[in-house]
Amino acid sequence: MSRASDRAYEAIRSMILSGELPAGAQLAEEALAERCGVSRTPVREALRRLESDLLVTRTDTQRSFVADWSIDDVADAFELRALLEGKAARRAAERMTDAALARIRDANRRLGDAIRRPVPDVTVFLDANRDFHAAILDVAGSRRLAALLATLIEQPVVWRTAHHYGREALNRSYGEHEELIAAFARRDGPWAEAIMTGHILRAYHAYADAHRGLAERDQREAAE
Amino acid sequence: MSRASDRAYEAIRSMILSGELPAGAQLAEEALAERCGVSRTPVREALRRLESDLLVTRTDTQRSFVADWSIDDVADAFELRALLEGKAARRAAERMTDAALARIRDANRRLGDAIRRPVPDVTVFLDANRDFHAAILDVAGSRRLAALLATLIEQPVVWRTAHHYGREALNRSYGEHEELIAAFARRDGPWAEAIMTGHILRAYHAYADAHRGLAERDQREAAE
DNA sequence: ACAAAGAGTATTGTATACAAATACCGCAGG
DNA sequence: CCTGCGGTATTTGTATACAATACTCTTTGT
Repeated sequence: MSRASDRAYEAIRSMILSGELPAGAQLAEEALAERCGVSRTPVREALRRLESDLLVTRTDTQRSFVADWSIDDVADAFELRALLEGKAARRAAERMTDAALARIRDANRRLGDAIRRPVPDVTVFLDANRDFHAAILDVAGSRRLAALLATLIEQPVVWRTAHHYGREALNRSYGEHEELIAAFARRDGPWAEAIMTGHILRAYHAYADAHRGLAERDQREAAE
Repeated sequence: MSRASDRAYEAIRSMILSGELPAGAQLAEEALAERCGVSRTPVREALRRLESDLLVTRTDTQRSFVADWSIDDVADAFELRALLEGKAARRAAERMTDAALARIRDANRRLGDAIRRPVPDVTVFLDANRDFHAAILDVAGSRRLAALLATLIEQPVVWRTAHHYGREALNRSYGEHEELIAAFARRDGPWAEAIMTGHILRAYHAYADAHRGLAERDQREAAE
């Protein structure tokens, strides 16, 4: 990660995910280059990568802007993610090894530890959650499937609302992961697929609820 | 398409699809720049795009090579394409408009004309086929789904074997398209999905058969 | 007042030079 | 014959200059 273009990619990406660069903001190469402490060349490369991640859009005249993820876009992304992660879970169950299963169990153990603390540690939760899903994707053994899902997993809005999930939603995630592990242990592809699909779609509704809640709060605050 | 990086992209891509640059060949930026008549900067950009298309792979030390699509890779791509195009067909059926249906019908009419000639015109066939699927993707109305499928449709090996499909395979494609049109006309999502999934998977086996045939011929020729 | 035109500014595209990293090749030693 | 080690040649990464393009705001004509 020491190459300048990687630094630029990470820097710009985190500025977008954190909301420091709000949706619709123009991304001028020169300005970004200065903020990242590199020249325009690596910034250009980073912008192209972010564009293929759909975090950045370009006008027909090649100007770049922070992509605007409407609630419909998010729903769309979740729908596709449910489809593809379901497929990944099925393939993973059919190809599961004991070593991979251990890795998946370990990720969910860490996830469980994070949410059982007096105050749930959302950062650790997100981290363990990512590992859990990454391990499954590895076992699924399809470079292409992994590449497709990569563009769907990191969503700016989702990232920012994750911290507002209730404890119940976190617990349910843990439980569904445990059920997935059971399906993997039995090498039951269809079962794993069904649970994973439901898991993603439930996560979508958890997000939509949290998002609605935040929007209402914003409105109340704006009214004062 | 007049920008140098677009020219480079098209040029390199067609060199790969045509087999002029065989699988495994190294893609040195300097050499490509000379062949395309542009400088290294647009070539670099083109290579990154081709990499995200999975037509080019990079080693851990950043050298680029023409991707080597094994038969398993192709099977993998078709499997995902069947899943995603099935989804697209379902969405398209649910959102179908009369104008879009007319466009889809027109594409298949052109496709039918191409294969009914004394000698089937494979170029026109492929063109009309692309339009047919593109029209469906448009109606499906998901930018993300379109972006995901874009990386799966153009496959070097498939392109090269398309000319060896038998007339029967071409006719069957036409027939399946007609059945899809019937499903669209009735706005029947599940029906459209089922036909599309089957259509893609059958196309895969048509490819696999043609490919096997070519491989055997190559072996015979090598033995002489 | 409004639209079109145009100058000036901002932004992106391309070429090129140089720096850094990596691969290749030959040679010495086991 | 294989293995490890330098040194050289290739190849990629980055910065920068300049060209081309798009945007903005003012001016001018109707």
